[in-house]
Amino acid sequence: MHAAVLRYFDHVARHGSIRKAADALSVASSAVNRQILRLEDEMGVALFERGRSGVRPTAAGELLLRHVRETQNEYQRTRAEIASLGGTVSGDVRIISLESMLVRFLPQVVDEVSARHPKVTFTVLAVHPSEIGEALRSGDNDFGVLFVDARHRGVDVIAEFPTSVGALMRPDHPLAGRKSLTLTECVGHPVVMLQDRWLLDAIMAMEFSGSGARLSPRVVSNSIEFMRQVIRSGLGIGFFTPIGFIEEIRRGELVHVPLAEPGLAQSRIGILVPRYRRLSPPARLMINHISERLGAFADFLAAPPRRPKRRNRG
Amino acid sequence: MHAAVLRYFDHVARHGSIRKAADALSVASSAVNRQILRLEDEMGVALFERGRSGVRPTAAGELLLRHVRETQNEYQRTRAEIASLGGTVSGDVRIISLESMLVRFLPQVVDEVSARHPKVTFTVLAVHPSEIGEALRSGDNDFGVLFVDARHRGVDVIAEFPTSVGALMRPDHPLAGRKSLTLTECVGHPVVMLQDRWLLDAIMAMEFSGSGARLSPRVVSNSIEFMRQVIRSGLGIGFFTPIGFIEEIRRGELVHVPLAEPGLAQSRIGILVPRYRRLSPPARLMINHISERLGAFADFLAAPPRRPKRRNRG
DNA sequence: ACGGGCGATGCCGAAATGGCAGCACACCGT
DNA sequence: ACGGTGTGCTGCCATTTCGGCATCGCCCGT
Repeated sequence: MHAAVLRYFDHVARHGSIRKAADALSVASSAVNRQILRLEDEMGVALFERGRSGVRPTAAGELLLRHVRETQNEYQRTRAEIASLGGTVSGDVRIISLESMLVRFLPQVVDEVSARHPKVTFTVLAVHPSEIGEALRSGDNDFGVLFVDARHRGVDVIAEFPTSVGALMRPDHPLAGRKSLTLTECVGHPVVMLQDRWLLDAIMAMEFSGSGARLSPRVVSNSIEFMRQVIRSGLGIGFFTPIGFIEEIRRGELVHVPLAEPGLAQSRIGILVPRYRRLSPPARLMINHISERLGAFADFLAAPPRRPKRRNRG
Repeated sequence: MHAAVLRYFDHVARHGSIRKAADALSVASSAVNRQILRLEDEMGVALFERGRSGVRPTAAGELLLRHVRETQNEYQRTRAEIASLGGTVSGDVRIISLESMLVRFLPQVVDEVSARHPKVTFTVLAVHPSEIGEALRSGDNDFGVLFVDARHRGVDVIAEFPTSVGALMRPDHPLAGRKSLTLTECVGHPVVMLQDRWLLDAIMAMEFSGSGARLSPRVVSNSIEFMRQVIRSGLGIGFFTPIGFIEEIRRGELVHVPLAEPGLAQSRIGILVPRYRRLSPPARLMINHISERLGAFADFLAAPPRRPKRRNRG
């Protein structure tokens, strides 16, 4: 329905190069080039600055780009809305997520929703914390399952669940018997750390500003799965929300000791949506389901059992 | 930039007929028809119900229609934004207004803004009160200069000015010497009325519910200009804001006696914008100017002088 | 100096678009 | 009963637009 030039323009801006964009679009670069030139002629201003290594949007280009992307997003949402008129929800849901949610919790939710609504497709991306704001505000994603942080602007929290960041370790670790820990108490014990530490940076700076002591990470990685194996093999303590390690904790393979620092003990995971954005039917569906499942985990999120318990299953 | 089918689709929905739309678009009806058919094929659902006297959007058509119109509006706004990058503001401002503002106040403001910003064009429409909500929310208009009314939903008031609805009459009218009036006191005197009475209906129902007395309009019209002449010739009392009769009141040709009814004495004129709508540069410009000029009239709006005064002009 | 990247352009075939005339159907007034 | 008029729809054809290929001129790194 929408003119091809919208897609062309978007791709050119993304790739910073007409030829790259044409390649990604599987059309001749000359075709893309001419569409851009025609568009600039129509607008009466240059939309790109031609550099030696490609193109870069001008101020006018940025403005038009925002309109083009908003149009494409709204079109997808409208298509999903129309397709869902028949009763069966369909369309794509785009979610950005904490990696810890992504490796254990979300796959299950996606599986359940997917089974009941086979025409819904899912795009679930782990995002670097520094990109959360942009990822949400760009409109490319429907919502995020993230730590609630007052620093986020232009974002609405439509559901939130308390959780606690804690020290994750083997049951035979010296600190495994504690009911809570401060970061200072972890000094001296080897720790493993995510490369993007998110909350920890600020807290650690505060905690150790006087003593000069520091946690010395023995292992640093950006992969939660790698950390999981490292912690299970006893290489050190990791700092995580329990949500990504539900099974290990339940089976008693790992122990989660909440941190006493207020900013960490009272962490909240929330569903965040760009403000003023209309949600597509599949996005609403998915949000409902996630809220429901997170609600069922509420006790576990806030204070996971220290010893595995048998639970009745329905 | 945008595909022609957007305009076709919009026109067909507006005219309720493919041939009428094609006529308005100055293209062959077959072309429009094929575009609509192709669009329905692309969407996979019927967008119009074919009746014997034309077409009517289906539920899916309504959804797509909203997207199409929003896209067109946003495109215009974006173009205005880009055109204004060069320093000179340009683009179209679409304003809906009380008729009383439209006949005296707004022409002057438009004249001033137009003189300073020759590339700005203006669309100023008087709207029937019953259509205000729809006219604002449709996104077809940038803002409204209207009575502030809590009944409006999805509308933000970004500036407001107190005014008072009052009885407008010749200086030689028996009631012209009063400092304020109730509607009941007007019973027995001939009155003239706008056909769309807006605020008056509710107030009158309340005022006269006990007594059974009624104002008997001698003249009813939907034209303020007609009312102006009728009142000046002494045919009766009219009920208006002073804003449309500034000159007559200043020259002493008419007298404005505020009504004592709280709902009318405390009326407010405001600049109303659809919530969450981004304003185009010319719209922002126009709003600033209107606010400034209305602010200068603030004393006059709330309590116009009973006798003409000489004022210093800058 | 040269090769490889970039955007822009001329040429040509393919695809899309629009105009014209005509079809089938339903309504309305005579 | 019957044209007249309105509707949406459909072949047929001219025109316009679009895309692919090859090429040019440019700049940069090697």
